[in-house]
Formats: sequence, C-alpha cells, structure tokens
Amino acid sequence: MITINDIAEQAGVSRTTVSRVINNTGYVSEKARKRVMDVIGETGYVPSQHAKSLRTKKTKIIGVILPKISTDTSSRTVNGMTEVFEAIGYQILLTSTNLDSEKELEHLKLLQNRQVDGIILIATNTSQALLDEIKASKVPVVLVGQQMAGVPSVTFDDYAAARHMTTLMIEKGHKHIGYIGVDEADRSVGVLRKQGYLDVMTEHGLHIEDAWIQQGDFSIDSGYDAMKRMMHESAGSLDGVFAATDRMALGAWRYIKQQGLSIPGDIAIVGIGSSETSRFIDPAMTTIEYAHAQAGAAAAEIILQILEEDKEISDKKVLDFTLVERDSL
Amino acid sequence: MITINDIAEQAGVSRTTVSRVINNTGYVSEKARKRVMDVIGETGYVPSQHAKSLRTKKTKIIGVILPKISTDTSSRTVNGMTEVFEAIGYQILLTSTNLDSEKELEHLKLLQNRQVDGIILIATNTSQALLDEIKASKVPVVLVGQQMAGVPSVTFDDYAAARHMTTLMIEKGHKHIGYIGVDEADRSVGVLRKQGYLDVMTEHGLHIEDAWIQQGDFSIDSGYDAMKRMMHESAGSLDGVFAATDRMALGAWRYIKQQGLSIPGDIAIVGIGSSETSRFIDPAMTTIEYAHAQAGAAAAEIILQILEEDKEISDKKVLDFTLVERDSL
DNA sequence: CTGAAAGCGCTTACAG
DNA sequence: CTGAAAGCGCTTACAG
Repeated sequence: MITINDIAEQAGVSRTTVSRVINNTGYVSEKARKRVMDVIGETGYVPSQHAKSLRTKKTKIIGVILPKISTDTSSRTVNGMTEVFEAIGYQILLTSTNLDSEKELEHLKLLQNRQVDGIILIATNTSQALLDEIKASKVPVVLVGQQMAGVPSVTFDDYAAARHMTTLMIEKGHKHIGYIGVDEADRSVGVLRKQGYLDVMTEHGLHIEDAWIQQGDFSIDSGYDAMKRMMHESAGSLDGVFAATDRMALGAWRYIKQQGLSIPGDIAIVGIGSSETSRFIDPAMTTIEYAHAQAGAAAAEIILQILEEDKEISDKKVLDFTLVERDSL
Repeated sequence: MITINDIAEQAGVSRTTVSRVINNTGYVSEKARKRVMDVIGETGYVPSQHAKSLRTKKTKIIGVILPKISTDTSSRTVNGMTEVFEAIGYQILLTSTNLDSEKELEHLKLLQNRQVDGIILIATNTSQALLDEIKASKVPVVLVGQQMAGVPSVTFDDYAAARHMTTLMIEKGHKHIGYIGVDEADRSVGVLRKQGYLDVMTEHGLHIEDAWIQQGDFSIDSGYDAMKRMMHESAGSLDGVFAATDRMALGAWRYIKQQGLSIPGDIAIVGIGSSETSRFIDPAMTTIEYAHAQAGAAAAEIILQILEEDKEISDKKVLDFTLVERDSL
C-alpha cells in the first residue's frame, strides 16, 4: 500500500506538505504543489480514510437505519438522500431493522461504533427507550417519519392527509366508512392517520360501527384479512374503506374483488402512499402521494447543516402531501 | 471519548491485556478478564473501528454498487445480502450509479479508498474498462447479474429462461411473437434473453417481422412506446409479445389495454421479473421469477468465503428461475 | 499469563 | 512557505 510517506519522499518534501496539498489547506508553493500532484498522479495514491478519520474524527459516512429495505417508501427515501450526499462526497452505511423495533436501538449503537458522522433514522415508533438512545447519541440523529421532542425530523402531515381523504370520501357521498390501521406504537401511521379519520367522521356526525375499525401490519395480506373481518362482522351498510397504507388497501381491494363486488360502486377503497401497483390495478386506486425522495433529501440537508455548519438544529420539517385521484373512489 | 487506555487504567492492567479480552485472543487470567469486562460494562466502552482498521487493514464493511436503488430487484438483492452479513457483524456501504455506467468505474475506485473489505457489484454491462478496473481492484469483487472471465459471479440463467418462456408461448398456440429488449451492452438482459427468444423461434421455423423486435430502456414508459411502435409498424398478425423485463411488459400491457384489445385473446403478453405489480394487474401477468434475495445471499457468501477463508474463488454461480403462470398468456 | 514498545497512515499546532 | 514531532486508538510480535 502506498502512503503519504512514499509521496513525500518521491516528491522530495515532508509529509506535512503533502497533506497540505491533498487537503488544500495552508500555504504551499506552486512548485511544491505541482511536484506532489505529479507524484500522486503517477502513483495513483489515495489517502487512507481510516488514518484520516482516526485523526480528524470525521468519516463522511452517514448511517441510515431503515425499517425494511425492500419497500417503495424506503428506496425512494434513500434515493433522495443519495442525491444530496453524493454531490459532496458523503456515503451511506445502510442497516435494516426488518421491522424489529428492538433493532432500532441496537443499530443506533452499532452505527456509532462505526464512527459515522451522523445517523438518519427512518423510525417506526416513538418509544421512550428510543428517545433516550437518541439523546445519548454522540453523533447527530435526524428522524424521518416520526416526531420526537427536541429531535430534528422530517415527516409528512399524516393527520391532515387522513382528514383530507376522509372528507373527500364523505363529499363523494359515502357515509359508512371503515378504516384499516396499524399498531399505535407507530405514532404517525398508527395514531395520526386514524385520528384524522375519526375526527372528520365525528364532525360530520357519522356513526362508526366497531367492526369498521380493523388493524393490519402494513402487509398486503393483513389488509386482505382486515377487509374480510370487516365484511363479516359489519351489519352490512359499509360503502367505503380507508386504509392507512396503499399495501393494505391493495389487500382490501383484492378481497373485495374476490367477493365479486364493484369498486367503487359497492365499496370505495382508498389508501395512502401512491405505490406503483396502486396505479395499475383496476380500478386504479385513489391515494395520497408523499414525496419520499424529497423527505430523504430534506433529512440529508438537515444533517449536513448540523455537521458542516455546526448548527444546533431541532427543526421539525413537515412535508405536504398531494391527492392522487383515480377511480376507486 | 473513552479509549482502551482508560479501560486499562481503571482495570489496573495494560492495554495489551484489554485488547486481548476484547478480541478473545491469547492468554488472559480469569481474574484480569473479569476486571476488564466489568470496567467495560460500567463505562460502555466500544473500541474505535478506525484505529482497529488502521492496524488490521480490515473493516468488516462491504461496498455494494447498485444500478438503481429504488427497484424491486435491487432491494430484494440487498435484502438477501443483509441477512447474511448481519449475522456476522458485517455492514454494507451502499452506492448507486443511477444507471450511469461511467459511475460503476468511479464507485469501484471510491469504495476501495473507503477501505471496504470487498465489493459486490450489481452490474449492468460487461465493458472492458469495467473488467480492467475489477482486475486492478485491491479488494475482492463479486459480480451479480453479469458474468466476466475470471471474476466470481452469481447470475440467473437468462438464456434458458427466455427459451422456456418463448417455448411456452408457442405451445399455447402463438406464432407471431414480438420481443421488447434492451441495449446489448447489458449482456444478460440485452443479449442472452433475446438470443433465447430468437433461437426458439428459429428452431420452430417461425418468422419474425422486423417490426416485432423493439428496444426499450427498462422503464415502464419505454415498454409502452415499444409496444406502440410494434403495433404501428407490424403487418398486423402479431399475437404475442415477450418483454425482457416485467416493467417493460407492464408498459406494453398498458398500451394494449388502451387500444381496447383483449389479453391474451388478441395478444398475449409476458415478462421476466415477477414484480409485485405484475401480480395485481388484470389479467395478472405470466412471468418468470428470479430469486433475487437468494442471489444477494449467494454473493454475500462468496465474498465472505474469499475474505474469511482466504480462498481464491472465481465461481460462477448460476441460479435457476421459476415460471409463474398467470393469465396473460 | 502479562506488559513495553513499535507502528498502522494520517493531521496539526508549533517553530522557523 | 516548510518541516519535525506529537498524537489519534488500536494490535502484535517480542521478551519476560
């Protein structure tokens, strides 16, 4: 392996000088700089990041913790971050918790040991343990998807989105609207979206049967099962279903189709997420689109600001949503 | 920051001894080990990976180069790798080329500077420049999706898969079969799949109009456009289309539906890839499934063998495919 | 069973 | 404008 010493020797300067030209810092005579550059060019020398990190305590690596790597949401978010980071030479160290929230804690620790400069956590819950770990973190953490006191984050306006969608359903003449949600440990998806639905229903004086509120686990199959339960247990007047995510809506869609019912004639079905599949099914699903790439980019920018400008930031950036009206409502 | 020196001091031993207990190497008396462990427990000390890497030249980080992060294929592949790596404490440094093959070279260099232990490259072409860079690499590289002389790889049997699908179409009574492919710089997708189609057609003495062979660029829209061109330029007897990827097949499907044609009644349409969407559209698409997660896992295992067992491996692992028969053929 | 010492490849005051 | 030297936090022969 070729080191800074080799370059210094071949260029006939000290390694201090070599370091200066590499990092473009301090004064170096044009002559010396050129000699060093030439030798670097000839040898193809690249500085050891480890040695450098050991000294400077900086790595230019950002740890990213995802709930699951193979989802539309994750990959779009990471994509957005990548664009921002790549331009300035940062790289991403990726870990996935595979939906195991214990692992969020574990990975948070792991990444710090790796001496990443910062961590972006696509969070699925807001537990106290998680908050504690974040507060204790030696490196800045920014949250995506959830908000926590004193922690910078970028989220979508889940409550407003759910309100908007529910209102739209009512405006279109639906009155007996069911809801497929997720566990409330997930504040954004589990609590806020549901609350939006509940509040709008109440404000319109609309009754909600117990059977109309079901819970899934984000998977397509769980949406299918939830829909099935809802139909079986319901008194029968159901004319619309709002699922907290497109994947669960897709499962519900599937069950309804299998029953030979018409969408939206018999039952309207809508989701949130704007997945690719939701666009191609028949009827194409009305949904709400979140700009995940933009969220990723925003998170990247926040962490960069903290790192490079050494700012104390605890911004909570809330991104807007856009309604995608198609044919299932 | 708390270091090995602090631990040594508090435990009343030398840092040599601390290092020994951390790494479970050499002799340490039970008493000393316990004291050290206790102090580590109390302090929450974690060794600096950089210092360690600087000495050992190992990082336990694998660089992964993807063509595009937000695709089904990529995320499934990465998922498969993650499972293997996670179990033994390796992590993944992810970079995406965003379909820019220049960047494959660039990232190959970049990752080496990051001192990754190895690189997994999800390749989209087999250019000489790429091969040269791989050969010159200081760390082992394993290829996914393409084969190159002397480089370990895991691929799918694209030629056999295309043959299989084309044969099936013919058996189902289709004779006028078009093909939507991609650029031939991509040997696996561009050349082998097309060759499978061509050979089977020839063997059955089936004629192929010029207009029946079109090219896309992997995107849904390009499949749509290719299908449109095919229909416009064709003499009219077309009764089936085989697209090299599900996404392009999806685009083609869309165009055919828009024309009010029946699938597979008027035209059958099939793809390769088994994307989620292909399962939910109407009619559900017949396709070929590749076990991407398994490919990722296989690649991870190969690189681990090279790294941990110090073997010289240039295995070419070829994974099988499975036909997913649905309703579009 | 244990420790002193050298060294991994850098950067950064400090002195000139 | 330049260099000698210290030091970042580890591991690993070597000697005892």
